[in-house]
Amino acid sequence: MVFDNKLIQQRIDKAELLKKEGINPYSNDSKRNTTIEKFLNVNTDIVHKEDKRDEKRNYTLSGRIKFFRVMGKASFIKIEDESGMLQVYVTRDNFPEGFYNDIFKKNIEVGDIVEVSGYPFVTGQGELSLHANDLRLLTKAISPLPEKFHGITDKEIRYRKRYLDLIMNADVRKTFKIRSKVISLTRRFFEDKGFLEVETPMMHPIAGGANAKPFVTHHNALGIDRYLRIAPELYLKRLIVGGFEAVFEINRNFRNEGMDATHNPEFTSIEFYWAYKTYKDLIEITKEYFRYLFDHLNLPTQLPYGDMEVDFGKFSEVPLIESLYTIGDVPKEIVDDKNKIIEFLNSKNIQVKNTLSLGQLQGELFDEFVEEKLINPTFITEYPVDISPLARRSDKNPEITERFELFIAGREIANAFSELNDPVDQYERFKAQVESKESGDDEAHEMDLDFVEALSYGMAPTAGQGIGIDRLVMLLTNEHSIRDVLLFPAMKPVYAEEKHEESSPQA
RNA sequence: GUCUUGUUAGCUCAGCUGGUAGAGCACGUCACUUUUAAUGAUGUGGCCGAUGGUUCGAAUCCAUCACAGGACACCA
Repeated sequence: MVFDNKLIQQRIDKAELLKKEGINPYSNDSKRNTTIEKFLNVNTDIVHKEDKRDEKRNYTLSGRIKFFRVMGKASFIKIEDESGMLQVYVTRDNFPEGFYNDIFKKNIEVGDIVEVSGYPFVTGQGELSLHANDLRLLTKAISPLPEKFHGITDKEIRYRKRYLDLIMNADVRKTFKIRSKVISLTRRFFEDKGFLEVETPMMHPIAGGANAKPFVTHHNALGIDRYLRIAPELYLKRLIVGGFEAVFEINRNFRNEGMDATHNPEFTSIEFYWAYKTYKDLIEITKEYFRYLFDHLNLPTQLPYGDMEVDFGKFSEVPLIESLYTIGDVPKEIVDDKNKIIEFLNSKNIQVKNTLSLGQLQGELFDEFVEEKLINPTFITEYPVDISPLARRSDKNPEITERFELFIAGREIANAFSELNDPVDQYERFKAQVESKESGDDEAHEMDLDFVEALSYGMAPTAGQGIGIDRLVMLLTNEHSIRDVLLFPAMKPVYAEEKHEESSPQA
C-alpha cells in the first residue's frame, strides 16, 4: 500500500472531513494578488506607524505552512512561497463561528498550502506579519514534512526526493537559481557576441567528439544502434563548414563511465565554435565571459572554494610542458624523454603502460603533479598532439597543438583549441585513434568518415571551446559534489532487486 | 571496480562489552489571544535496510546482498 503510514492516514482522514464540511482540499481558485517578498518590501513603513498596522491595506497571499504555533484563541503560522517566508496571525474572533477551532486548528497543518487575506502589522517582537481575516486551504499535504529544525539531511533522500529538499532547504533553491542564471547569462553572452544557438543530434551513429564510452540505444525503424552523444563537437564543426561563422550549443552530453563527486552520466556543457579565430582569441573571450558572469551574478572576484581561495581576477597562461617543471616540480631535464618520464613516474610509485607515447606520458605527468595545484584560473596551453586528436597542430612545432584547457581550483573547467581543418591530417589522426582502440584503449576516438568528408569541402580556420556548466556552477556556489548542482542526479533505483526477484523466482 | 563508513518511528538522532526499543520534532488529547525551533501536561507510534549464521537469547557479533556517503582507481 502506498498510503499505509498512520500519519498519512490521519491526514487523509482530515481531508475527507474537510470535504464533508464543503471545503475542497484541492481547490484551484487561487486569488493571490502579491508575493511574500513584495508584501514584505511594500509594507516596511508599517513599523513607523502609531499602532503598527494599516487595516486599510489588504493583500491575498499563498504559500506552504512551515510553522504552526497555536496559543489558545490566537495562532501564528508561517507560510512560504517561492519568494520568501511570511508570518500570519490568525485569531478565533476574526473568523466565522467554529472555523478557528474545528477547521483551522484540527484540520490544517504544517505542509498544507493555504491562501490568506488580511492587513499588514508588526508584532510585539518586531516582525512584519499579516493579520488574517480570511484563510483558505488550497492544497492538503497528506504526507508529513520532515522535521522543522533539522530539515532533511540524509543525502540519499535529498537526491531521490529533490522536491522535499527544495521544500525544506532554502539554500538548495538558491543554488539552482544561480545555476539557472549561469545558463541564461551564458546564452545571452554568446548571443550578444553574434553567436547563433543551434541544436544538433543527441543520438549519434558514431560516438564522436571526445574520448569516452557512450550509452547505446536502438532505433527500431532503422534496425540500427545509436549512441547518446558524448560531445556535439563534430556536428557543430559541420555547421562551420556550412558557412555559419559563430555557433554554440548548451545541452547535455552522456558518458557511460563512473560516477563520483565530479562526474554524472549526463552533464551539461556549452560548446562554441568561432570561425576566423584562434585559441588565442578564445583565451580572451573566456576571460571576458568570466567577467560578464561575475558582474551579472554580483559576485566578488575572490571566491572561497572549500579551503581554497580562488581569485578570478588573476588569470594566467602556462604552456603544458613548462607547467610540469615550474608548477609540478618535475625535473626539467626529463620532460622530453619517454624513458626518463617512465623512470620518474615509477620512482613515485605510479604505474604506467610502457606503450604510452611521449605526449601521453607528459599528460600523465601533468595530471599527477600539476592539475591539483592550479587554484587561480590557469590556461594550460600547447598540448601534445597525440592527446589532442581534433586540435590543429602548431605551425611552429608539429608535435604540439594550438590548444588550452582552463583549470580552476584544481579542476578542468574548459577545453579549447584551434580546430584541425586539414582533412587528410584529420583522417590520419582518426586512423591512429582506431589503432589505439584496437590495441585496447576502449575510449579512443572512432573513425568518422562523414566528418572527414565535411572537412574536405573546407572549414574556415576556426577555434572552438567546451565549458562544463556543472563544474562551473559548483565553483560559483562552493558546492563539492556535482549532485548538489543537478536537480535530479543519477541514482540507482531502489526497487531494482525486488522487481528482479518477481521476474525470476529464486531464493 | 577497490577500500571505508552508514542504514533504528514520518524527520533528526541515542542505544556501551549480546538480555527483547529510547529522546526531540511531528501527530492525537488538554491548557494557553503577540509567538519565533512558542510553551506546559499527556498519549499513540518500530519486522532496528534484506537474507542467512553463531547463541538459551541478536538492533548489537559474523557472512552475504541492496542502497547511500566518503576516499582511491578509471575517466582528460
